[in-house]
Formats: sequence, C-alpha cells, structure tokens
Amino acid sequence: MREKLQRIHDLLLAAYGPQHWWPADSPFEVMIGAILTQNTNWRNVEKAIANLKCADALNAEAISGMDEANLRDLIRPSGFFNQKAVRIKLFCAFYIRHGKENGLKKLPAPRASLLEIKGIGPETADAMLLYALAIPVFVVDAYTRRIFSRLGLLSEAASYDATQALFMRHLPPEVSFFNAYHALIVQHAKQHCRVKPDCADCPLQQGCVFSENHDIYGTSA
DNA sequence: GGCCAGGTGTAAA
DNA sequence: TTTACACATGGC
Repeated sequence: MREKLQRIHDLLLAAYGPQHWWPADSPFEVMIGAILTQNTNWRNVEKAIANLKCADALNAEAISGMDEANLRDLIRPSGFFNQKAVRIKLFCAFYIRHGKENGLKKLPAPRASLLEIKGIGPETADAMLLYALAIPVFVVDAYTRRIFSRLGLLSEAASYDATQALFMRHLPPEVSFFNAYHALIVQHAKQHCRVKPDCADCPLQQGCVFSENHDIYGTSA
C-alpha cells in the first residue's frame, strides 16, 4: 500500500507540479481560511480574506473586539456568514487564550482541543494543525474520499478517521509530504474528479489498475 | 437556471 | 447509529 500511495503522489506531482500550500501570509490567516472554506469555493474565501485585510482586521484581537454584525459583513462573500462569524469568534477567543500558534503547539492534545470548539470539525482542525502549526497529520476532504474510493483503495462509506488512517498508517509523518499530497489531491480533483468525473487525460489512469485485488479500507468504522 | 464548492451541527428516523 | 437537512454566496 505504501508504494501505491507514494506512486499516486508522484503521478500527481508530475502532472501538476509543486502547489505551495497553504496560500496565506501567516498561520493565523491559514486558520481563519480553514473555517471560511468550509463547504465553500476558495474564490469566495479570498474575497472574505481580502475584506478582513482591507479593514485591518485579520488578527485575533481585532476580530475579538469587533461587533459580530461587522464581522458578518466582512466575511459575507464566503457564504454561511452567520455561523462562520460565530465560529471565527469562538476560535479567536481560543487562540488568544492559549497563546497563539506557539501556545497551541504546546498543548498536550491540540487536535482534541480544537475539536472542542463548536464549528471546528476534523477537517478544519487537521488543516490548522498541518498548514498553520506544522504538525504532521493527513488532511482528508471530500475529494480525498472520492478519488481514493474510485481508485478502489477506500470504501465509499469510509469515515473521516478511517480515511486518514489509510494514509497515516502507511506513510511517514512528514509535514512537507502531507502538505504536498493533500494540495495535489485538491488540484487534481478540481480538474478531473468532480462529482461528474472527467477522466480524459487523467494522470491517474495508470493508477486505475489499482482497482483490482486489493483490500478496501474503511468498510467499517 | 442549475450545479457545485478544500464541512459542521442538529434533529429525526 | 444512520440519514436528512440547514446554512449562503458566487463562478461557471
């Protein structure tokens, strides 16, 4: 399995090149972007981030001190702005309380702590850990499940944790590698593995031989 | 005009 | 425990 996962990564890298993720100027921007991008097109997130920067409000103190209605207006283009405003407020309080990035890295269980915040689920937490705090966790998203179940390496019903385990059990826990792999999956999905797949010129066509004779992960749990 | 987007929480079956 | 649904803007 390790070789197959590595080979898929290599094919994606050859096809798309280095992705330089996460696109942001600071770890805090990564973490806010992770909330804003929940089930949302990244283009819309960029508008919201630009609004925050324009208002000189892309920092935890400014957001915490801001009227919630004001925050809603700034992040409106990202959609779901009512709930995201609440989530961002909750996260900023947490972020300040624990001493920003350096404090968060020193928490005994940073992932579990993030998951306690209402509105931060496993993907958002893992994106924050990997891309803002440089903690080696594999970030799973809808694309990951879609692509790897179509390749026959993962059950369609695989849970988030089971999907993550497929990668983390077989690959070395390196931040730079997990970073690149997840970014390549997103890039690939945008071109070929949408809800309606476009398999023309798919760089993983060679990889599709994987669909035969393999244990399928995540059929339970 | 319809579909989709780098999810999550809640409530009913 | 599983499934269904709300949340909302904007690009294609």
